[in-house]
Amino acid sequence: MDCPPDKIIFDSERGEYICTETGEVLEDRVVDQGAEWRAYTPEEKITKSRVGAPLDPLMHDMGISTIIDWKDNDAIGNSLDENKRKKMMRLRKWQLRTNLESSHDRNLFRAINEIERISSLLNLPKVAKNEAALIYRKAIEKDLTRGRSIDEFVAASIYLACRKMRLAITLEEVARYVKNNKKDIARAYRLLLNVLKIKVPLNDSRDYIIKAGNILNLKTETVRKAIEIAEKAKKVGVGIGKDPGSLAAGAIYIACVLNDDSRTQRDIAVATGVTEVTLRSRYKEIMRALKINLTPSSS
DNA sequence: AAGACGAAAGTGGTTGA
DNA sequence: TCAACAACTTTCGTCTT
Repeated sequence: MDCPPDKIIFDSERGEYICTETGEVLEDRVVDQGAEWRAYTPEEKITKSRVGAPLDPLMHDMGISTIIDWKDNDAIGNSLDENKRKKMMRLRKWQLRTNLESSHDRNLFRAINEIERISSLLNLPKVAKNEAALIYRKAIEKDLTRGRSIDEFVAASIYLACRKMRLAITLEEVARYVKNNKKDIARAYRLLLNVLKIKVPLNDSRDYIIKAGNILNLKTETVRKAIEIAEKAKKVGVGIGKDPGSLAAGAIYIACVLNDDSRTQRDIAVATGVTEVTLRSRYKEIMRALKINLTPSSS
């Protein structure tokens, strides 16, 4: 029932939070929208309260901007005299220079639009989107983007953010929504890893099992069985250096047959992103390693 | 008729000289 | 930069249910 927080992953296909321990879907994760502080007296309320919107990494200037209006009126609506109007003109110009005319900021501005667009297409949770924006921001600070494609780094940032938070996502899924090819995105991704020194949890077949289990509408029991099989297989060395998705596919297939929760190889292959042939070779391999017999009743 | 099987050739990525 | 290599894919004919 209760899941340790580090075992919870987000399934981008369905927009649900899932526990990787049991495979169950956590439908009501309550998000507390209130203030994190409490005021016991009116004075405290004033001192603790902060003015303005919270910092938002998705805004190119973190959301702290106060924009100077183009209207030549003061706050009450009276028009300004000649001197003041000139002064405002200078201020506006200065603000534009500092905010948008810096190439970094313009770059970031475009990038964040892209991050927004792709994230919503992938159904990413807001935390992942923010993470991607932060990663991109760091990439700009390190000058990684100069002379390279923005989209490439946007895709790489999103992918990295997802990997960092253990969202089961593939590079293909991200690449689908940008014009750059996988190779270029992968290169940018590796660059990000190296330069930003971000450590990423290894791709775990368990995450793929959970994700595929949801796509296939498997019974919780079957998903648990598949995870168990995959873990055992890993312990005896099956699937080392192989695509974790393929191990997931094999484990799921075996679990399905054992639990009488039948799915075709084709369906499982599609859900895990491998082909039937790969699924077959992996599941044979697992059966050999674990000495599982799929048809104990017959023959 | 659908699904499972596996051989053979092809593809894209990694490694090591 | 290139060739060798492993993992995986595509394709397709055959077998099983």
